[in-house]
Amino acid sequence: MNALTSMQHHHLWADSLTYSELIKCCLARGAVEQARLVHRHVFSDGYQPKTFLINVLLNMYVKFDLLEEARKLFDHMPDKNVVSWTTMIAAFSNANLKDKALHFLILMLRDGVTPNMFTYSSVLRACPGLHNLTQLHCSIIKSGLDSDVFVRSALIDIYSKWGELQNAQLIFNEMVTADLVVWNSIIGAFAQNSEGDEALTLFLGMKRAGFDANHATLTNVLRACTGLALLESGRQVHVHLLKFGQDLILQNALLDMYCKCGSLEDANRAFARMAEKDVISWSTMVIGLAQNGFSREALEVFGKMKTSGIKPNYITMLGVLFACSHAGLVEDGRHYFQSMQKLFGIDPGTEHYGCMVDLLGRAGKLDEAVKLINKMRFKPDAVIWRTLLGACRVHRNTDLGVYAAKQILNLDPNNAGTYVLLSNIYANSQRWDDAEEVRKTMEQKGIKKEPGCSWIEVNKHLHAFIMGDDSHQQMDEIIRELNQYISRLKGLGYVPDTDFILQDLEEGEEKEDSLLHHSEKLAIVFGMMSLTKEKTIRIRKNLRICGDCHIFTKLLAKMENRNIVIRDPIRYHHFQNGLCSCGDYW
DNA sequence: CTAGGGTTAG
Repeated sequence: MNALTSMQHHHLWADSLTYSELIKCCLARGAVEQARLVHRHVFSDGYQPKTFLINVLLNMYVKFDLLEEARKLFDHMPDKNVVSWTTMIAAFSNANLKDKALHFLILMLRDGVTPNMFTYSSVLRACPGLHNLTQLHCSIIKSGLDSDVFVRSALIDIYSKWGELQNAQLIFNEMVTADLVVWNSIIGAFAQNSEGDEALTLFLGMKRAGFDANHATLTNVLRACTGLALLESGRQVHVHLLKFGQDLILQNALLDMYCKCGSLEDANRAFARMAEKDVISWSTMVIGLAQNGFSREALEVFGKMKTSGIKPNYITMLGVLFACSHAGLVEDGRHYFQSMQKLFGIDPGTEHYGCMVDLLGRAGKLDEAVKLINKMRFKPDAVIWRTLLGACRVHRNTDLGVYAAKQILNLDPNNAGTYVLLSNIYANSQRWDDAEEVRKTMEQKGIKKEPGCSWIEVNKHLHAFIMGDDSHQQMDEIIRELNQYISRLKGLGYVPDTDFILQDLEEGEEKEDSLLHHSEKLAIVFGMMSLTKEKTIRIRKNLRICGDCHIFTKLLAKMENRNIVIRDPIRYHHFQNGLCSCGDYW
């Protein structure tokens, strides 16, 4: 900057290149005011800046996050070229101003400027929906720019964000040569859309193609392990993490993997070792502890988070409320809910209300739960009603339950879970005819409950147990073992939950005795056969655990002196010594 | 002078 002043002193004009070098310096140093000074120099009289130089200035303001100033400068540009337009579009995309980004693309086309690969890779990120995406994709193909790796990875990414994995896959498959980022995009696409299997397969393909994983790759791989609850594979990835030191995002993904795989010891250890923790690290631990049934610890971590000066966000508070509702801490929950706006400036959203309905409902305060729903500033959605419905089932409030179920069916008429809960409610109050009616309606509408599935990882291989599918190689042996355990447990006082209509509907079974062979029971027995005694048996399942399996597992864990962890879609059950971390409250 | 990939919930 001294150079600039001295040149001015000698009545010399800097040329474009000098100016752009100066601007680079300002950017590197974060010197906003000096950058503005250069800007004024560029436009002082006698000097006609070329488009190229104004673009450099534009970019500078964008990098300094001064969109307004960039916009002003842009509006006054006499000759806008493709770079000028693209710089603005990229800025809008980054700021998540989707409308503006798209609007500028249209203005650019009207102005007769042809977009290039830079333009497309930027504007794709701002694509607000599938309809626009299809149009964009068509223009890209027409322009021939779809062969550019940047455009491709952007396409893969945005298709995946809209859940269009097939299209993402197609684009990936058409590629002759993919670079690391493109591999990361496609692996991420599957990992982020709960297709962990495919993500891991692609990861192997990437390694076979000769690419070395980087931090983004491993984050995606961890996420795939998280989704599949592959603790052993996740540990393997952990070993490779050392190369990347303290990458915060990667560390956060690691934390989450350990939490979601039900290994809080590992999660706590990793958390303690982190040099830097952000709101996501803390939230991950709060949520992880809460979901695993360690509500008190979750609230303790939340306390430490506040002390450490990290401000909780929307998601943190969901974890806090979840902890309260699953531990029956009604007063704490109320307190956090009421104070989140005042203390942290977070407006409670539908999901927070959902937690509160759950909290009150589980605690049997159904009237208060209804009052809260009526008081919401949102229209109650199906999730809220389903929460209430669940509480009605637990507390055997048939009338309110039926009311809630009707609300859900209005909003979401084909949800199998609702019919199941409704018929369970009727069954609970011995209204068999009504229960049967619900079943018939389901049949007529062709609504089927997904079959119960449980998965267990043994020697880094995933074994699946699916209701009504006995294709597992050792099935005969497993059933034999299971029956032995059942009869031994019966000798110790185990009585299978004979309320089989309830179970029957919950798991989509036909046979009365199939309750005894729910998929998690099979997976647990297989785990006991395959893993040494000191190893924890970890099961992941797609449906919530039923009452009978819960009792069975508690007793089995005690009788065989085993640690068993079952992860259902909502939370975790740690069985040890005849008890479960959920406190029989789920 | 301008562009693509990774973390908490749902």
